Amino acid sequence: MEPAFGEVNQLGGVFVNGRPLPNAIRLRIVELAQLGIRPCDISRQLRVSHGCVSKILARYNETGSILPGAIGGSKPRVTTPTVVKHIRTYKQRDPGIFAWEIRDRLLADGVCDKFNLPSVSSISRILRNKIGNLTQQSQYESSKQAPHPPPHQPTLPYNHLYSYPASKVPTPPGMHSLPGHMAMHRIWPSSHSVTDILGIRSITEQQISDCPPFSSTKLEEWSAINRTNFPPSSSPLVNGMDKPHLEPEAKYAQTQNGLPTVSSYVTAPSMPPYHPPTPASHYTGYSATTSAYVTGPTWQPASGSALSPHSCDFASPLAFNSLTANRDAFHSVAASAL
DNA sequence: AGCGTCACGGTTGAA
DNA sequence: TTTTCAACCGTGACG
Repeated sequence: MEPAFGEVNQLGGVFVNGRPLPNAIRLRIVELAQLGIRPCDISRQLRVSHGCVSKILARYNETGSILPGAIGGSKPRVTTPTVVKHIRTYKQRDPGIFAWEIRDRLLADGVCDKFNLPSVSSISRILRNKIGNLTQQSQYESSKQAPHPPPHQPTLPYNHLYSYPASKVPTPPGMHSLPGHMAMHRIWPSSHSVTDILGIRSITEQQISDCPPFSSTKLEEWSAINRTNFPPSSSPLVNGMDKPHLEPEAKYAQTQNGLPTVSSYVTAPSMPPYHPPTPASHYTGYSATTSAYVTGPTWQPASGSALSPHSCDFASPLAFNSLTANRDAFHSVAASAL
């Protein structure tokens, strides 16, 4: 059920329950934090709950990403047909084998790594549900089974997009290793750092040259993070606002170097002052622009108008329509790459 | 006053 | 096509 309109929080900011804040707001939170503005002030200025500010900043510190997590979908499956086949083989060779022994063998044989190793309970379930009547079937199947996999079995690993090429994913300094499904599209180093995206590197580096938590070496990536693996298109498209009525939120204005800016969240003089909540109009603001999130023009960042050189035109549409097409393209590219 | 954390009600998308 | 489930979301409250 799509919300008819956004809701208004205690600070007067508009939000859509269950949906991430617009990436522009998220970016703005990090941006302001980098400028040394306290989270509580960021919260008040952007009218975002301090819990949310805290969460976004914490995530940024931890992962280097401002993007929301993958919403919806299912966890990557670990019980791929290949794994099941190996489990079946182990069970055939040793009918008395324990699930934990199978688990160890999957790891030892390189069928799985530590990231996609099924749990003992999963293995037990496979044994029970899929291989339970193995003894009755085995003779029949062994005589019937073709040397090639059945047609319905994919030749690629079932969940190839969720494979965990952890060893191939470079981890940037200060970054924790990420599961492959989170990190596989990261390219380090990237020019998509927050400061690059913001276009404020020179400013921030001058002002907060020694600010480890928000070091400009923290790298940002704008590729897909939803489980659908949105395409890492050449444009720094962001996801999380994939519903049509929210799409404009993800449509970052493009600077000449192709990087988005959000500076008008604070400095745009055209920002209307906050008015008492009128959900319909505010949601219109939420979905079309982010102006409803912004306090009136009276607020200025502590550092002055350091961000003002950057234009911000949220209404200017980025080619977000390419998302769907790119998604398909990406799937084929990803499939062919693996 | 500021911040971290968590329950809550909500959305989302793969299975 | 519909349902289920488990992920995520931001808010608001608490300590």
